[in-house]
Amino acid sequence: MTQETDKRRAILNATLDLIAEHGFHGTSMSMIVKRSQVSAGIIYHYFENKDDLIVALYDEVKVDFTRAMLIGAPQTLPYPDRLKRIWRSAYEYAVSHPQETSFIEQFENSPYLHMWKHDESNEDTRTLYGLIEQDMASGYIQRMSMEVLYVLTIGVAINLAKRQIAGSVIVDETLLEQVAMGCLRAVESS
Amino acid sequence: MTQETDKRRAILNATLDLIAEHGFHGTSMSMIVKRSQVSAGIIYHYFENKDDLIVALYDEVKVDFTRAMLIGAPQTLPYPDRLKRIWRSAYEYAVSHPQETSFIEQFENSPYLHMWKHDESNEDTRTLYGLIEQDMASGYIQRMSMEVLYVLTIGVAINLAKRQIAGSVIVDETLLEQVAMGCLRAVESS
Amino acid sequence: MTQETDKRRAILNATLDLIAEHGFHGTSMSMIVKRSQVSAGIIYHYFENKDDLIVALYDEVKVDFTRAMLIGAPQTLPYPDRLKRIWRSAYEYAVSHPQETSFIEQFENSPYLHMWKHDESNEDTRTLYGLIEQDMASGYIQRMSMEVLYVLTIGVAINLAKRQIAGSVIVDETLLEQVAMGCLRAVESS
Amino acid sequence: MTQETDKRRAILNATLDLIAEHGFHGTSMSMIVKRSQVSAGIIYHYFENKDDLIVALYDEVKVDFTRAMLIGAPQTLPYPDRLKRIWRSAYEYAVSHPQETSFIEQFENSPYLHMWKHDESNEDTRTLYGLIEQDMASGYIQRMSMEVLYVLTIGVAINLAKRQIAGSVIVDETLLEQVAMGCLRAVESS
DNA sequence: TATGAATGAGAGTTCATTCAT
DNA sequence: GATGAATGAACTCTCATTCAT
Repeated sequence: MTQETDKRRAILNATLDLIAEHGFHGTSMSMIVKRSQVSAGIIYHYFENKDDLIVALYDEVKVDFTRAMLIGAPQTLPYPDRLKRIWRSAYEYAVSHPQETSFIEQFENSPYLHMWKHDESNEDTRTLYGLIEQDMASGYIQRMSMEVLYVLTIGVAINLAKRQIAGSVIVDETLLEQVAMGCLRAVESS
Repeated sequence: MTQETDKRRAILNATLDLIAEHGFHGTSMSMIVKRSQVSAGIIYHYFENKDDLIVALYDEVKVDFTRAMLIGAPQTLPYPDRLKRIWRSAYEYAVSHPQETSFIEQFENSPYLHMWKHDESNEDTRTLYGLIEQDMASGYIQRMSMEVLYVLTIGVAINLAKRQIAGSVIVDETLLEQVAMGCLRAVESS
Repeated sequence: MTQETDKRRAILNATLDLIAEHGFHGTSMSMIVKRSQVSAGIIYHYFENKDDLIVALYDEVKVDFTRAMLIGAPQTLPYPDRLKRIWRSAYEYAVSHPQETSFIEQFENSPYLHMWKHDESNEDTRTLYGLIEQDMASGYIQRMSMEVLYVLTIGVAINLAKRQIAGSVIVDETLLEQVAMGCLRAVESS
Repeated sequence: MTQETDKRRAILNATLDLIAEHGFHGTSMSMIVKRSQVSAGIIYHYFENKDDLIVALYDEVKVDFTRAMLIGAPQTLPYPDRLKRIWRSAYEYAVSHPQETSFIEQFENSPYLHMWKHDESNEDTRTLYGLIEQDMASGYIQRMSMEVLYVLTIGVAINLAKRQIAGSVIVDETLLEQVAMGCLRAVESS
């Protein structure tokens, strides 16, 4: 288990800020050094190299995001409130963590993605999958792979949040309800 | 109007290939020079600098993509075949143009996006918008902004195509039909 | 004899302007092309290369400057009015031709100077030298080489003009008279 | 206060040599790297960029030159020996430091000059000014601004030295005395 | 004469990374 | 653990010059 120190934390935070703002190709190690107030050398104590740092950051952010989708105890709710709560939590996280959202999207659309190994053992992920599978088994949701379902629901929530952050769409409660319901209808058994 | 020359074309093609493969921060001007078989200097005859080259490429690819969504004469079809055809065309384009798709996604999730000025005057865009607005006016599609509708339909198609290209999802005709129908249901008036 | 054409003139003028403003190392051929409104290729029709262009320009400016020192017919004046008039003409030229002055000074303090071959045959130069030598022979001016005398008189005039142009010295008629008289005393037989 | 290290020193020395020999526009960073035996990157640790390096070098050389004019304790001498000693020191410095002289002259006739901020706090400068002002107050030297006086005396010394270095004038003790006396007469009250 | 697209070496500068302290 | 001076390859971009038209 990677141990958490102040410096390691400062490095990761600085990297997140900078990549969200300037993108991968606009974020240099020296910028990270300046922003995180650590020495150039110490980064290589905590991370093998720049790629390793970025992948480690993604690992962390992904875990955060998955945890966020379980906020509000969807386990305790019946369908369709359960899926709706997960959807809203994903949206809320994305909107309230614009840097994490920007970083995730950049990462997943870049060649860095190939360097990343999915951590199957994450408990939150397994919980989340379990909930969905339950609702599929119960016939509420159409049978489809988890990834396709993700595209039709969470993918839409994140995409909407990105545009809200960018200011190209203004999202109020009515619109949010409208889109969430649209996503539900998209995956529900008819 | 930017005039088209062989060299300009070669530069844009090489840039597209390389960014699709190595990302922005892994694509250097010297790589573009090597791939496109032009001299280093000539790039700066056609483009102001690297950023300008990338934005010009995006401009072009966007136009292409918009045109692709009008393939199959959706104007001639009634609802819902019309929207479905557009959706399928977007998906087909994305799947059959993996480099363009990768580039678009990288661009739109990077700080480059802010350098880009939307070309309002594109005729295909206006045609496309017109068709959708018609179906909204007729009551087939729920009232919502064009961008939200895009997220719920085309955004999903592209996201699906990305995963098909990456190999993380296998898309057959049945699945395609299922997802397309899901998207339609998401935006249809109930 | 180099023949004078509009384009040749435009090139020389542009070069003078640009070097006066940006110095040698800040003046590129492409800047000269832009400023003079000629094509890149034509410069190499009139001049062998950049060095040749610069030396040709110096040649020209030097001739101009020498001619300027004969303005006001010093030949017709007795000593000391004669030397004084030459001195004032040199000063006036320098002040009213700041670009030429800047260019001359840059050229003469740069390695370009070694590429330059003094044109002995210039008639104005010979006239000027003749006048000075006459006043030396008459015992008005101390015996010294033409170059040393230049340093003590014209050199001072130009140096003063440079500072007047730069704004670090404000020169009025009184000061001008004072300095001119100083220079005369410096070279006069006591 | 800028701290002095071996590498910083080596860079400045190499730059001085090269600019004296090849001029600004003939001196590249890679030449400086080669001559100073440092790595390319380290220059940018000590100096912001090429311009900053050149201005820093000028700062240094100017201080040196000013100090040199105080050699031989002119403070202890009466007029006119005092001014004469300063004049000779300026000349001696220029002749024995041809690279510094060449660099100063190039710098002061180039656009770099505008990037330079005069350091008013230099003690030697103030000492020197004090001596001159004293002799003006005593009525030995005509009232004029320091800059005009500089042109009529030190400016001439440097100009003479430049020509001596270039070989276009041969300076012996007699000539030196003659020119120095000329400069004194130029500024003395009559 | 005249053009300006094309060249490719070389410019100034930044980069990720190392290592003596 | 921690520093930051040092490296030198690689970066983006400009340069003087050429040549087919």
